[in-house]
Amino acid sequence: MPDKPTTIKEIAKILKISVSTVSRALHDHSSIGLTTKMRVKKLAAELNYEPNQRAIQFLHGKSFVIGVILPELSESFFSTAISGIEDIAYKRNYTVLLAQSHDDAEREKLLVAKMKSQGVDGLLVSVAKTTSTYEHFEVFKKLNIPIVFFDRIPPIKDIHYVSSNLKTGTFEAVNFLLKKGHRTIGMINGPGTLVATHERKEGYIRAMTANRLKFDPSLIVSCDLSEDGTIKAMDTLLNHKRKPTAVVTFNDYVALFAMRYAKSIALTNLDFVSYANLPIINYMDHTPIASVEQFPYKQGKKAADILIDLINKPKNESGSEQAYFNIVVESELVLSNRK
Amino acid sequence: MPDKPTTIKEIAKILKISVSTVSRALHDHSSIGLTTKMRVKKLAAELNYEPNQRAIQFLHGKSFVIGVILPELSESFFSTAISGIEDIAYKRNYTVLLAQSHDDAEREKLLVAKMKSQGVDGLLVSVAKTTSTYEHFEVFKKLNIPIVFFDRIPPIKDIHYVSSNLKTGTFEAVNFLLKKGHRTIGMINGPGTLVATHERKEGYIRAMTANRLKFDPSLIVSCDLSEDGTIKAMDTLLNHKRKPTAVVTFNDYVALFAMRYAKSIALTNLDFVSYANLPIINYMDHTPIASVEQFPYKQGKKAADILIDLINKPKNESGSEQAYFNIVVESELVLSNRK
DNA sequence: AAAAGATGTGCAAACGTTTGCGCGAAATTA
DNA sequence: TAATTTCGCGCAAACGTTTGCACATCTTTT
Repeated sequence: MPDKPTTIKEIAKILKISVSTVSRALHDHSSIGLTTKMRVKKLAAELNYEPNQRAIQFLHGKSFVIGVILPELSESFFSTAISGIEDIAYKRNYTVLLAQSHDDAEREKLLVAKMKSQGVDGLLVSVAKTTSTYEHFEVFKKLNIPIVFFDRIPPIKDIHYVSSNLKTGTFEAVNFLLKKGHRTIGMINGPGTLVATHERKEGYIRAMTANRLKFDPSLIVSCDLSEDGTIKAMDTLLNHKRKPTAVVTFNDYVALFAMRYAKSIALTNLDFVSYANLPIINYMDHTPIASVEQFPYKQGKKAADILIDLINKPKNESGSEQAYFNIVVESELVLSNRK
Repeated sequence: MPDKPTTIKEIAKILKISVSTVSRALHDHSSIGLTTKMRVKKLAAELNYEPNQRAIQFLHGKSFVIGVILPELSESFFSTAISGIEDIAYKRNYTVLLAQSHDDAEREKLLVAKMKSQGVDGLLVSVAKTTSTYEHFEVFKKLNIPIVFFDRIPPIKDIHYVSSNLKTGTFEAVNFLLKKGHRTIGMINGPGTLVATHERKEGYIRAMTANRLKFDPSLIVSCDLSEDGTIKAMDTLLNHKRKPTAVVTFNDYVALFAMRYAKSIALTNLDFVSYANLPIINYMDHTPIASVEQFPYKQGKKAADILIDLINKPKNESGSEQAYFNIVVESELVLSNRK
């Protein structure tokens, strides 16, 4: 018995009144008599009437759905972020249409098109690594559908975005190590192609200069983030004429590799600081003594909030130039909570 | 200039033909002349015409959207699963409407209602821990919208579900330890309220009896999964008159706590087997020598596939009883890949 | 030359809801 | 009592698309 859902029409027919009256009654419109309202509402409740959202969305071209395109849902950073996004969406009565690009530019393009045809009210995107052209996002602009970029920001003008700044966290991290008495601090950095690599480096330099110390570029070695690469980087650092007493690693994986390696060669007096991307690191035997936290949950919330604000913003306030949100969520040093 | 999207009407007007002709031309309907088709398609392309999905969905009451309600998006198991779900949805041209219940029965109820009003074609649910009534799912049944339950299955009849069976994996795990020469195997199990706890126990017992060994219930201790609880459980096991030489732990966190504790009391000759829920465990210093894998990605894919099959199934084949999919994805023992 | 078929196109209804406008009846005012 | 206002409700259009049906023109068959 595939019960077709009750419609406003049926209510009207049963009560022998017009559909418009029913509609207005259900919306407590002032021009409908009290008795009529009661009758309509009572019957609607009995028949389990629920407005057909598809019809409503179609009517005013609004869906209360935001699209979210992320590179990898299984990556901890993104899955934490989507949790924040969904929480805000839920709170503000929106729903989340989710898709992952798997860092494939082609798939991303298709997804953007799909999101558009699904009629999302706004789009939240963390762009794929392989994405190098950005016209597929332009379409949204033309249709006046807001996009907020998130974490991975395309290098184009006039966009809204939320991202984290690793400079401050790295600054704090190096500063923390200096305060702790370290004078020679190594850094295992990532490939030069990543923005994140440069931000780390800058934070490092700033901390040194802020403490009136000379910056030695050879104490920063880049690394392909593999285990072997990490070991090579560690060797470079350990053979440095000024052997570091502390190391800042690009991420938790690199930290793990490095710590394991240090242990394997019976090196114990080395402090590590890393970047928090693994929820588990605090549970482990050897943990970095501190972590630079990027707050993906918070970032996700922020991005979703901005997007929904944009959706509900009065259209094109005449005269005033479009203002772009460029929110930077500062990263922060968090000390390890292990005793 | 908020370019309103091109509609079929405008094309018709410009070409001075009727909307129906345009529609048919775009669909390559056989009754439309070749020249007309060409003209229509050419203009449509020029105007970047794209059919308004909302209108189409409204017309046929189909949305090509599946709803997914999970307890926690940031939990590794679920975020891996959603990745699989999305991959299948993408492949089969569906989109995923995502929400998390945070294990709150009330929020789950609201989400189910929201999914319904959003007009999803099907629903995929892993029920919240606190959910104890199940009427909110009945509505979908009445409307003939399929639901597939996933991992956390409600205790009701006549439902489709995909879940994993930990019996087989646990059997393999214990069997593996026995083959390795262990004769006294402890198990740190979870609270008795969880199905998963019983499945683990059963797998354990089966392995013992399959090897014609006596099962000693006191070698299975339950635990609240906290660090303190784990340590207590470990103490119980280590003080057992038959001190275990290997331990199966309820999950990776418990494994970590237990291994850390063992190490802290200088206990080294203990083998651990755990259940894979943390992607990182293989990178660590001390890892379990093997893990029972539940394949959340695969489970997600399977569940999505079944759901979409159900959506596209010819309605109510008359006479034949409704068949329910009860898919059990067997768990498997995976040896640690660390040398 | 008339009937039949094929071909190309348009009309209009349908999907469920909202909303501006108008109209009759009752209630108020002058 | 007549003029005006208020109240309660219905009509119909609109959103964009698909589709059954009918109609006209042209081509073929008898």
